[in-house]
Amino acid sequence: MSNAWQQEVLAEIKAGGRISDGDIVRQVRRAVLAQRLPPGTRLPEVTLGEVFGVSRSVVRKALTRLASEYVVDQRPNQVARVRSPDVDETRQTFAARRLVEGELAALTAGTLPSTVLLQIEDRADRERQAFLANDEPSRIEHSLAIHHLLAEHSPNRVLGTMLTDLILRTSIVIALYKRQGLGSCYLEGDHHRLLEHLRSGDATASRNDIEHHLDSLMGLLDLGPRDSRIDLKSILGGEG
Amino acid sequence: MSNAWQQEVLAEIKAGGRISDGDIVRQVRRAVLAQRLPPGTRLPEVTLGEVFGVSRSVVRKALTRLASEYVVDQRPNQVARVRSPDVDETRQTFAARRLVEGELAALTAGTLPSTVLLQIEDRADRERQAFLANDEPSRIEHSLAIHHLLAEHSPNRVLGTMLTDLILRTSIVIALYKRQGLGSCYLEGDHHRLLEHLRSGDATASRNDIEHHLDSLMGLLDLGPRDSRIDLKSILGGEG
DNA sequence: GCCACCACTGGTGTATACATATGATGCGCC
DNA sequence: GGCGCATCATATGTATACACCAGTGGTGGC
Repeated sequence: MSNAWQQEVLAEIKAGGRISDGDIVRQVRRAVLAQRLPPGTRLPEVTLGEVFGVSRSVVRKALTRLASEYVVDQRPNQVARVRSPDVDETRQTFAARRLVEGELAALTAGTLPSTVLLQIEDRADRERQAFLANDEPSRIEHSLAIHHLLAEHSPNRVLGTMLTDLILRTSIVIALYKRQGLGSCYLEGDHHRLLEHLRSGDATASRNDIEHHLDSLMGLLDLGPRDSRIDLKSILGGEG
Repeated sequence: MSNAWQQEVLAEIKAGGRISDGDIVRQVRRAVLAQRLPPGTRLPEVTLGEVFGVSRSVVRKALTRLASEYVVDQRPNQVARVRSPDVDETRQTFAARRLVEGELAALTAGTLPSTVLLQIEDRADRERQAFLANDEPSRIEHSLAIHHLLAEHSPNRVLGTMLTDLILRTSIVIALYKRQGLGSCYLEGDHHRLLEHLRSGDATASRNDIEHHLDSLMGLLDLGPRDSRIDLKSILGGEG
């Protein structure tokens, strides 16, 4: 685990009160998404406990939950590690999200209240601005927010929750397999186009927008057959 | 918790060796599916620990995992209870499974090795026999096995795992909302028809088979607007 | 010089003790 | 007689101690 991350976490902790397992789950999720905790990173229970100022009991519960959402790999008698999905799983995760989010977009089209539509529009605008300003972290934040809004406000809560999980998993593999040298995964116009179809209630077009969006996104990844290179790097490079 | 169940569990425990959290998860899942643990049943950590002969540590991990697969309701400072999905969630769960299992059937059609096809055929035959013999428990067992085979042998492991979860959740609500007086939820011919389409590699027909099968299944449930009756009964009737 | 073995270190698995929250009960006051 | 409050029983939240397991490095025999 990186010391920079430890310090950042500590800063946030001092501000608030007591830490619960949910807090740890959120923090680790965020750190993994931002690649502050790269795949393969060891997450010993005692160390995490010291970082967050709690005992192993709380950490264990957090790790169990993280394992159940496929962020962390937990094996008997072994240190928990940040998971490193392989190329196959990456493709399958995208296929799953394509199916679920496409259906959700179709179901949701024409049902969103104007307040939510405005939120999406705002996020899409800000995403473009962040892209133009080369501010990739906030660009990602706004992009994720759009998809989360879709998940949260869909009429089917079961599928919505599944999409929330899949957004997390795809975000992790995007960070993992993004083509090196590619500054951003921004797809100009995709989100604004989806927004208009959601607004007008065109279910088929909304589904197509999502499917095309995700296909393009996966196309930006480096999923060549030489995946072993990445895997090795992530395993061997755990400590720097 | 019923004493009959405790005794049954104890019997199985004496046979084997030590109990892990995974064992508890499996046992509770099975008991919930078989309605030996009806919705709303309290599951105190110490009691479970005594039943399984382990301490609260192990039970807590098991409960956390059961909560993450929506079998159990775990709230802060409150006793864990067997979850009782309402009518809305039931419909949404069926819709989700319809989507996922339909896609999986289409993806899997024509790809299954003959050994798996024979397993499915065997299960379908035995399911019919069990139905004719009025042996509902083993009929359910064989029916579930067919869908689990589809989930396990699908080319997309991510969707496969999602289907496994959804099979569990739909089974729970089927047990919950089955029309009273209805002996069985057997749908004559559905599984044999699906098998033939999987074998011949007809993706579209396989998807239709699944969707039709699940629609029929949901049609056998009692999801009328007077759901409050059921909900009240399950909450108030926890102890008999 | 090489291989097998053993002790050691770091870490998880499990049980348990103590702190705390919640719901029920019963008493007293209004 | 009914309402409110103190009190207690029950169960969870958290920390910690001890046992066990896995990987590692060194050492001795061959």
